[in-house]
Amino acid sequence: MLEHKEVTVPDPRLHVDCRKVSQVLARIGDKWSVLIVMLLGDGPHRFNEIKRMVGGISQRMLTLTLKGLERDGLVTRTVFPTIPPRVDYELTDLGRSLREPVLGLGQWAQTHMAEIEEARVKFDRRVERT
Amino acid sequence: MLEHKEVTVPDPRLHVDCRKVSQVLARIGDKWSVLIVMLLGDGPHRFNEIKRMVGGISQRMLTLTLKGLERDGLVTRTVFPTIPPRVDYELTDLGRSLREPVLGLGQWAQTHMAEIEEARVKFDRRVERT
DNA sequence: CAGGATCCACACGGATACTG
DNA sequence: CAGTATCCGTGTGGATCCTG
Repeated sequence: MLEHKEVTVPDPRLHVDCRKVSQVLARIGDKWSVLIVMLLGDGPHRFNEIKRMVGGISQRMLTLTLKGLERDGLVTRTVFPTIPPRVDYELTDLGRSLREPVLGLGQWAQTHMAEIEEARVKFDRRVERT
Repeated sequence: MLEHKEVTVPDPRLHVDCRKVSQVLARIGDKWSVLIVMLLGDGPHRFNEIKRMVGGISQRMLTLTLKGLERDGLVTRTVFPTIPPRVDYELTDLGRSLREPVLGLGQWAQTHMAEIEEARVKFDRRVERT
C-alpha cells in the first residue's frame, strides 16, 4: 500500500488524514459506487430500478458495484424468494453517513466545476500553441 | 420493515448533484491527485520533494498527476531557470478550496474505516462458507 | 427479474533508460 | 533536478450470451 517515508514529516495529523482519504477513495473512487450511494439516498430500490436511475451502467458493473458496497457494509441486499425474483438494495446507517461528506464534494463541484473547465480550455490552448 | 416508500422519482437537483459528484471524482478520484493536493496544503514544494512526501509514486505518475492538476487549475507550476533547474508546485485558490470537502471525506474515513474493514471480514467469512 | 460467465479493449500505472 | 520516452503487465469496464 502506501508506505510513507518520514523525511520532512509535515503535520502528523495531516499526514494521517491524507492516507485515510486515499484509502476511502480507493474504495469509493471508482466509476459508479458514489453515484449509486447517492441515488439510494431516498430509500430502497430494486436492481433494474437502480440500473435505470443510473443510466449507462452495464448490468455487470452494477452487480459488481453493489456487491462491493454490500461487502463494505454500505448497502444491504434483501432477496424476496418470489417468482420472478426481487432484490432490494438499501443504504445501511454507514452508507447513509457517507452521503454527507460526499454531498460536500458535490457542493464543491457545483460551485467550481466551471472554473475547472475554463482552466482546462486555457491550458489546452496554451499547449496547442507549441 | 421494508414498507416501500413509493418509487419516487429522484429529486432532479439531487440528480444533478450526483452527476457533479461523478464528474469531480472522475478528475480527482485517481490514485494520487487528492494525496498531492493535501500534501501541498502547507505551501509550495519542488518536484522531488513531493515525490519523497508521497512515497511510492513513480516519477512518471507524479509528472502526469501534476500536469493534470495544473491543467484543471488546481496547481500552479513555476519554473526557475537555474542550473540545476527548479520547479515549484503550489495550490491555487481553487486547489485550496478543494481541501475542505476532501478533509470532510478524511474525517469520515477516520471515523468509519474500521467499520468497513469489519464488514468486509464478516462478508468474506460468510461467502467463504459457501 | 436479477444476475453469472466469457471475451475483449483500453486506460492506468509501474519499471527502466535517457536528457537538457 | 526535473523531467521524457518506451515497454509492458494489470485492472477496469463494456458487450454479449446464458440461467434459475
